[in-house]
Amino acid sequence: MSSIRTLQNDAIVALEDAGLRITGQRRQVVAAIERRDGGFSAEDIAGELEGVGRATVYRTLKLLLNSDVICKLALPDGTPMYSPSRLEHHHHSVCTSCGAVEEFRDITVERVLRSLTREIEGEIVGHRMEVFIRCQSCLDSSDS
Amino acid sequence: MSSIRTLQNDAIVALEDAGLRITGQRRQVVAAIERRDGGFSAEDIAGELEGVGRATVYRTLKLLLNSDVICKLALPDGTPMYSPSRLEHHHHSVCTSCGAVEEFRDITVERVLRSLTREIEGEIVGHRMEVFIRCQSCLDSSDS
DNA sequence: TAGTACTTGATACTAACTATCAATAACTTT
DNA sequence: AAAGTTATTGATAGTTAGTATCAAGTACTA
Repeated sequence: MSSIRTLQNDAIVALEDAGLRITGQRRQVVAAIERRDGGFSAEDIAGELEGVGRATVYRTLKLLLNSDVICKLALPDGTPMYSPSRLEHHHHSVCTSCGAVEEFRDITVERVLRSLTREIEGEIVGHRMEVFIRCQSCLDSSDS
Repeated sequence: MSSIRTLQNDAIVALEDAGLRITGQRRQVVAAIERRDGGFSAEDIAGELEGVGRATVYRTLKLLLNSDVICKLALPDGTPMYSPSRLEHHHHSVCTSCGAVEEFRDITVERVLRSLTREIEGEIVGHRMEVFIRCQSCLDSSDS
């Protein structure tokens, strides 16, 4: 029935598809992610959800990661960051000032990979691309 | 005089340029990196150099990183990896089986960034791209 | 209702660092 | 070359981001 694409729905479908149970804790983690709807750390979620064990938060994030409901990216210094996933095949821009994450899809990236197929010996099994930015609102607020 | 480009030379020039001292420990770290000449972890180096403190290894790696003598990348799961840097502006392919790192330069990547300039609102301040592969020798050795 | 399987949370542990700070080494000045 | 100043080091402790273990709890299943 309700085919509205929300993180909740995506997550439930993904968990069910994987033969996993929809537990109260897992719902809470997903709800917490949805509530912020932007980049977040595992500790953000664990800190917010007093009633859910840290281990469960990490486990749930890993499940959501495996089913592409969320994705994991890294700041320039390597600090990990999670973000809800909306686009099928995408990359991220991350504002290094405020941490805002945006998804973008660029067919040119796929073109790069195709061109690399010729340059690289071996089989390409995956890739990661992150673009670091200063987002418009951070630029605006730092103007004199 | 000796203008041969070695990691040693690059590292010394970089440290001097930054007004830092060329100490025995720093030499040892650079030599250890040069000895493996491929991807390595900080602990690899710290473990090998019994005479150099762990903290010093990490500090030296950070200095070399800041002056682009080495670069830091991440495996698909986020595990950090260091690699000597040869090309001016480059990206990496990492074999997920054996950890071999190769640098590649692809102007198409730069083209992607230029096209993103139009799509992304905000100012692009950096990027990261890693291509994960199964290298030829790993493919060969897994053939039946 | 019993049995099996999946989940959870507390705890302990690991990896990759970073911070602190007294001791040491290296330039600099004289 | 001795004294002073500054940079560097290493031991130790702490932090962040997890993973492993395992007994207890919860949920599907027969």
